[in-house]
Amino acid sequence: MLTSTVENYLKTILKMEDMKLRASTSRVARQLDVADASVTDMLRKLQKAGLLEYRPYYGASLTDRGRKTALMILRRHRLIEQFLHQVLGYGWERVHDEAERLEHEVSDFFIQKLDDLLGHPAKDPHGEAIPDAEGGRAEEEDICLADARPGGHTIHRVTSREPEFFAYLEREGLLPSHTFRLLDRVPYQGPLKIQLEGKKFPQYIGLEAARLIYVIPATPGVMTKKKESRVAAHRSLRPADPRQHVRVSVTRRKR
Amino acid sequence: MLTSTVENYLKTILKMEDMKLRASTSRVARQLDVADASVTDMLRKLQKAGLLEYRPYYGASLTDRGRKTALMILRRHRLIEQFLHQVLGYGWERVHDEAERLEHEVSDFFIQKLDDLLGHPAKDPHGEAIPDAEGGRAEEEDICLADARPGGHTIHRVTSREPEFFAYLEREGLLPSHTFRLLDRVPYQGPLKIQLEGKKFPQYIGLEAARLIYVIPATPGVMTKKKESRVAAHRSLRPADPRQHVRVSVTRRKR
DNA sequence: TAAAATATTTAGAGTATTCTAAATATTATT
DNA sequence: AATAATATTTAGAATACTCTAAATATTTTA
Repeated sequence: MLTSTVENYLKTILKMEDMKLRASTSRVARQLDVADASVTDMLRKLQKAGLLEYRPYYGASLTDRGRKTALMILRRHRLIEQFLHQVLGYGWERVHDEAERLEHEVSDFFIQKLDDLLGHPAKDPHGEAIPDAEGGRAEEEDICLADARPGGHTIHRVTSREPEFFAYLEREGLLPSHTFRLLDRVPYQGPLKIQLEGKKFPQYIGLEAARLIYVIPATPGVMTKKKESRVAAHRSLRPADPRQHVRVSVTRRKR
Repeated sequence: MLTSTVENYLKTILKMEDMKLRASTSRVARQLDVADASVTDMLRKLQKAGLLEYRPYYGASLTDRGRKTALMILRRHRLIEQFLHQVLGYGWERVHDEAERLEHEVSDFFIQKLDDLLGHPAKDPHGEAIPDAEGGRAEEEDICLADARPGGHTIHRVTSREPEFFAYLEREGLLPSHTFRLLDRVPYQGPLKIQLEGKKFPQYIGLEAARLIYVIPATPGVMTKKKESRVAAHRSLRPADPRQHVRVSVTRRKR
């Protein structure tokens, strides 16, 4: 069994590989908020354990075993987030920190039961895909709002974990599954002008915020079945809208 | 925030105080499966932290603060056990080990939400009382089966945490809320002869097993309201009987 | 391409917890 | 009350992780 420290290193490196960033000593150190020297030690140790390849002065890359392990931690994390949101009624801004601790302690049996209870969800409350029990992931086909072209879009995924950012998104109505029209991009790194479905007036979002939001562009006219169902799957992902919350009833059978 | 190691020391000492046993170095060491020397160090440390009083060559006793802390851990433990049993469908023999890890990681917010979800349960799956949020506990009015007198009894609580013992109890039908008649006590530490309600033939239980089972004697004729409700509260505590399991539905509202 | 800036590693040490083995205190036995 | 048995503490060391400061390597800049 791995310590939670080790699990956090693996998760961090997986995230960097997903973002196509080199998992260098300093980047890992910054992310985990530890000293560079600590990372050097740990990477060497994890290489010895066969979880990653480590090249001095370069950084780490996960072995297949390391990646599989990291994906299982990610699965635990996101299933727990979904549970906290759907069953315990956590706001989406609170799920991350709690899951961050629990993911290292729950058993495989627990995760299996949770997965059953939740009906094998595909996404967590932020819209992130939950890896399956074999570590398989549906590849994300969304694009970053910062790179989006004018036209209709549906909010799909939010990559920040900052509660303040969630609060901002809620105030602005920028929640997963919400639909809007990108009207204009102010040049020279200026803000984006968008028109949210159901709102009277257009609004502006800064580029920094847009970088943390991923959207699925509406394909006008031709909408394949696959895309349609993908969007539909996210209908259920409106965090923090009480009407969208899940009803859980714990009832005893009569005897 | 306390480490899980510290929490386990406190929990152990609370259990000993509940059983009116001196929390001596060696007894704590045996319970936690660590060396005596480790306990000496830790007790000194916990005294410095104001969680207990430590007298060399004698042992430890909890301060009010230490007891309150230990009770909160016990509350977390038992609420989690109840959740695992009632919501995730764990058998009662599996709940202990999982709760043992999770109790150190969940937040107060989590426990509050869990308590709401479960409807503020009074007991865990073994029949043990769950302390309230202030650390208050209804004192147990059950007696040890090993000391019981002939007559009618209802099984109330099982203090073992051994999966094999649970399996034995299930085979014998000796589950919380089950009712039986103690017919006879074989002298010289011999077994107890009991007649379970609904069974054709009487059966025998060894004294060692009986020491781990607590019962509420049927008070023939005069049964106060209080006692009645206490027994009724345990009607819901038949672990491992599938018909007794809880139905949980996670359903989305229509939009 | 040499100097400056930056990134990484090495060396040595700290914390929390644990251990074993030896020393000491307490309790039980004669 | 002296001895034996048992319980407890002290001393010194191990593990997993962390740190800071110094040394070294790599990259950037001029």
